[in-house]
Amino acid sequence: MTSSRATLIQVAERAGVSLSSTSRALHGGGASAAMVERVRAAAAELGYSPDAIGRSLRMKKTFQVAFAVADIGNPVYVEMMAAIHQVLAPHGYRVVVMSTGDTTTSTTELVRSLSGGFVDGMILVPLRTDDALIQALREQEVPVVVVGRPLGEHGLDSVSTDSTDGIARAVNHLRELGRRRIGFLNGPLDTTPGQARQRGFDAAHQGGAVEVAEDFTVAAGVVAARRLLAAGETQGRPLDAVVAANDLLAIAVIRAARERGLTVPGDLAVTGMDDTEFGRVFQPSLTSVSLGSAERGRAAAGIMLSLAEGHHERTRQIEVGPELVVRESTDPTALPDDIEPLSLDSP
Amino acid sequence: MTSSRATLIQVAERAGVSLSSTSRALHGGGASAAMVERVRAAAAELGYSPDAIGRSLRMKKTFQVAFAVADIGNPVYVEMMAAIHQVLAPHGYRVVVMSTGDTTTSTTELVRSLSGGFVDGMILVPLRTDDALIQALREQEVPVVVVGRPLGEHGLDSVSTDSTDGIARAVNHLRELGRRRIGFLNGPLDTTPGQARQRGFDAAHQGGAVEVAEDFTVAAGVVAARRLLAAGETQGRPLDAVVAANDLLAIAVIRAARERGLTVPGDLAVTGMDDTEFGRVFQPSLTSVSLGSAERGRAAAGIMLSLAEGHHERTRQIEVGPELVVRESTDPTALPDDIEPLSLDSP
DNA sequence: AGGGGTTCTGGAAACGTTTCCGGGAAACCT
DNA sequence: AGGTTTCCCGGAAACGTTTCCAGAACCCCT
Repeated sequence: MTSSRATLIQVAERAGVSLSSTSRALHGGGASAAMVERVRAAAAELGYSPDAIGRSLRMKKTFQVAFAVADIGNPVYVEMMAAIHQVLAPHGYRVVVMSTGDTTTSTTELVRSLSGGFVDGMILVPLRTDDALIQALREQEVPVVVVGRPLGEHGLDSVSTDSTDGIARAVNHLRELGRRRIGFLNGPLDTTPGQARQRGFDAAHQGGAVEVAEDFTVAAGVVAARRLLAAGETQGRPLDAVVAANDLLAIAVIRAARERGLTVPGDLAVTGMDDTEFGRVFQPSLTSVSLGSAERGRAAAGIMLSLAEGHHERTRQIEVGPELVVRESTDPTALPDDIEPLSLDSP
Repeated sequence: MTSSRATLIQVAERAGVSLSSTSRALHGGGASAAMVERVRAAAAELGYSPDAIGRSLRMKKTFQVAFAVADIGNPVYVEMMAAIHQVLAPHGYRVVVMSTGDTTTSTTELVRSLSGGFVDGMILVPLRTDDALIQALREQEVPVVVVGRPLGEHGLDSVSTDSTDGIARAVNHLRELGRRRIGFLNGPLDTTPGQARQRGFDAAHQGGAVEVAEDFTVAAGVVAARRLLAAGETQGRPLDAVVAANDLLAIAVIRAARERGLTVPGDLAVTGMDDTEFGRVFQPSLTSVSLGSAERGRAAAGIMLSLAEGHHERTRQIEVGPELVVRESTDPTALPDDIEPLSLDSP
């Protein structure tokens, strides 16, 4: 009975009709009502369900899309993945998660592995890009949408955001609040986001105090934040605001501020970036520049979808604008009302 | 050149040998050194990479494992998925993420869809279970590992944890600290975790004040936490500790406590559950009962792996013990030193 | 009534791979 | 030197599906 799955051939035999007619009857091609009825009945009796592999082999289509990222645990990527899944699933596509690894060579390797044909396309978020990677992407025959840097000039579909501009928005927001001695806590400068954000701060607030954390983490951030705050103070010009390159770094700044007895946002206003769940839940809730992770995910998925359906148009390059979300860490009157429902935890 | 991917047949032609020899030469079967050399060269020239679909069809093996969960955005599940991926990827398995939906019927439907054969097995985290679901799981021919309730009695492989005992540990910890008026903030009682945790508190601390939040979220938690704290106070016996069913609810309690001017952990000690990144990063960092999400993920992946390799032994039922992690929210001397490196965010 | 068109059906090929099987050559042993 | 084992290779089948092609039946119209 449930010994081994029923195949289409068995359904055909059971219904007493040919294999081709059976396929048509089930798949909707030209078939008489009587035929459809017979085949349906036979299929139901045998508990038939079509084999995805057989179908894929014939149709050259897997109905799978890869989502590749350096670290699947990162909240920003998680949000993106959820959005991608939400777009793709209703269209019958499955999402395969993959890891790019840390280096550009391992990423390149991953891209090359797409030739295996286990997937109809891939949404890639590379930490860094180099020529070899771009080259590999170009000569790939399975479509890839790159999230990160705009790569239209290389003929690649891409979805990006302008974090440089995002930092500028944070600075302007603090200026409007009357803050003048604004510091900047950045992450490593050899990363794409680190570089972009540094440019943003340099352009928006020349001569401000700057510190660089060894990593985009709270732990590394606290160390650097202490230096940043101390430096301003010893110069007799204590900072009254800090722009952090990241929500986690912003949290680090707040921790360091508390150590020094500073109130947030009273003595020190702090902004983060990425608008993560962390920031929303933290106390004080974080003013943060949203880079639209979910929206970028949706955009990438949308492109992927049309690519997977075979609509190879001109290369598409979408940019979603950053958006400032004001909360308690800069505005004491802000209400913590936008805490998202973060659903159940595991049984 | 890059027109269409080279097939094994083309490699065979190029090398001037038969198809079967080509396969053997590449896959390691009995083949002479000379043969291997010729085929390798031909394959390299043509840039051949084997087609995963063709291979799957023949070998009846997809090298894919599904991970199904109600909400992919949930940090607990994310941690689990990361662990699963980490175990499976080195063995050549890909991870497909799927959504169970909210209801047990949609979950059952998902399980049935496994008959499609697009995956070698599935790791399932059902929100709730009912007879139909268990029935569907039993008559599935593709192996499923259930994370949640122990289901060994039904002949199903499962990985579980004892959150009832976990709550008891939190209560005992607070007792040891000298706290006596301990309240409990739970989530919805019609969920598996809600029920288990309620049992845990009832058993460990009879007669304690209890409130139920409408959801396992900070927003819902704050509302319920206010009631909980107010109730104790009006009775002239203000609480000196609260056990929360969740890290998010614990954060809610801390918020509510601050509103009332209470210090944490001075006036009120608070414990959470799940040991999430949120709790580690929050200030004060959260004492929390770890339910070993990562470890459960690893265990489930391990079982899955042996199942996928065909080792169908007796049904396996693993239980990972809860573990209390003490941090600032109950112990003011605890150092926030265990903040995990949470890596980069997106460019 | 016969020709042209439409509708439905069955046979067969194709997708790309692995593996069973048989044959031939070489090596080994007595 | 003859028989037996070992080793290596090519032919062919199989996995489960979709789709092309051709033929049969039927209807409609003149």
